[in-house]
Amino acid sequence: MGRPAALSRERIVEAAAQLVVEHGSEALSARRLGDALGCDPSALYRHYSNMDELQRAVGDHFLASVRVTNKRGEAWQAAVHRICVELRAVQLRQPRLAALVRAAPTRLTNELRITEALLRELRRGGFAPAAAAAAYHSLIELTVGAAAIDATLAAESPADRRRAYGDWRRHYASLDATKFPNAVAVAGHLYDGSADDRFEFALQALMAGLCAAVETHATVA
Amino acid sequence: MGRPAALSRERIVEAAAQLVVEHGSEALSARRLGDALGCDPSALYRHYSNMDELQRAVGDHFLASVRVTNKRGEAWQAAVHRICVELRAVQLRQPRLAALVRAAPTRLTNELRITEALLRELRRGGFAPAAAAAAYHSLIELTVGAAAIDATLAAESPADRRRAYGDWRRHYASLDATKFPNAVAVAGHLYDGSADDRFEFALQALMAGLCAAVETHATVA
DNA sequence: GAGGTTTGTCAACAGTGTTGACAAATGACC
DNA sequence: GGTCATTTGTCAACACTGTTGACAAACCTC
Repeated sequence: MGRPAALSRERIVEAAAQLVVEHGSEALSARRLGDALGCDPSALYRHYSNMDELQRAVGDHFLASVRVTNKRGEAWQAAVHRICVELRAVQLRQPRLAALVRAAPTRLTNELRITEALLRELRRGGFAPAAAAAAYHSLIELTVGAAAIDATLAAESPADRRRAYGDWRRHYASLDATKFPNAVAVAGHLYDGSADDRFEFALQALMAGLCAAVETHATVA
Repeated sequence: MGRPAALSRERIVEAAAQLVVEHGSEALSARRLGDALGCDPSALYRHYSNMDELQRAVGDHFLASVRVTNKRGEAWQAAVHRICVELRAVQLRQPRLAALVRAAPTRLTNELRITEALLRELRRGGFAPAAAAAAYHSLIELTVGAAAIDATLAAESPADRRRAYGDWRRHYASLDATKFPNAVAVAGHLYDGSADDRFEFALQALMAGLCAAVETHATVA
């Protein structure tokens, strides 16, 4: 009953995702999305109660590209590592939408898929429920958080990125060595290599710490 | 020479900080800040090239409350832990400004103080320059990232926060157990306790992993 | 065909950052 | 003291943003 719907949540979220892919996430506004769909901006409010909800749906839409099924024979650590790396990669691609996904768990389908997969691998690795939950939160904080930090520069070209890192390194090196001796001494290694490398290093360190915690706990208890 | 300046970067940033403390960071707009300072909004652009730059200055202003000098006899791990905890606490208090500080190193005075202090403690802990830089990046990614995740809820009252965590926990518990067996099984432990606890757990795990890495490297090399 | 319901359209409101032309107020120079 | 250049704040405007309430079109049910 009622006037037939030209729009739908699916059509809207797909058009929004395409708009974001083509023109960046800052181009996602009610008016531009209305133009893309050939409808009035206010029509969107018939399907989403506000732009925030719409954007969270778009964010979850992008999470679909994270592969959560573990390959045959893949060690649980490798699976966790891979999921975190892919999750971060997705968020780097759409930083503004990632901000919404990160603000609160959307509890939409793709996010649930990832949560389930991470918990599955952790429990496969011998984590008890409480330990698995704690480890999950730690991994998410590092992964989503690192993405938040690296997102701004990730949007720029590799050349620009390297230049920015170089600028920062040189800036630290040029500081007053009497006031900032350690920053000056270490400057050559700050922002060295890629953000991906830095994240994977941190992820490995965190995983090692998490495993150590669960092992000592297991032997004690 | 020229017309005497009624405004200055200091006056502006202080008024902005006060405005943020009293009415939240979303209240920081050119017009409201102009009202608070008794000047036209556009006058701000004589001192900051745009609102982004102004907001980054305000963000750095808040970083001043992080104490970076280590107490007498404080172990380096304890100092690192404390600095990270305080840094996160500051960012939780002003989430929108934290987003700007995190987007790129502001390289303003307070941020430099924190960077210097963290590197100092790490090197005191036996980290070689390259290892100290890597550890520094890991710690920042976790700390600033965790703040980004927890910021939204941190703004609400403790009661609302607990209620939100409870809602999420119950939502995970109510999922289809055939599709999400692990999420359902672990649901009771998800978002359990405070965000502070979860961060400190992750921080300790990361620190343990970082120490282990530097120790094995030290014994090998 | 009449009524009810859903869905899209239109105009408007209250905000936002930002810019360019203008005026006020100074120090420097003659 | 008068002129001039420079700095600094004011004003009006532009192009946006999300969002809402009144209205109309299009369908289903009776």
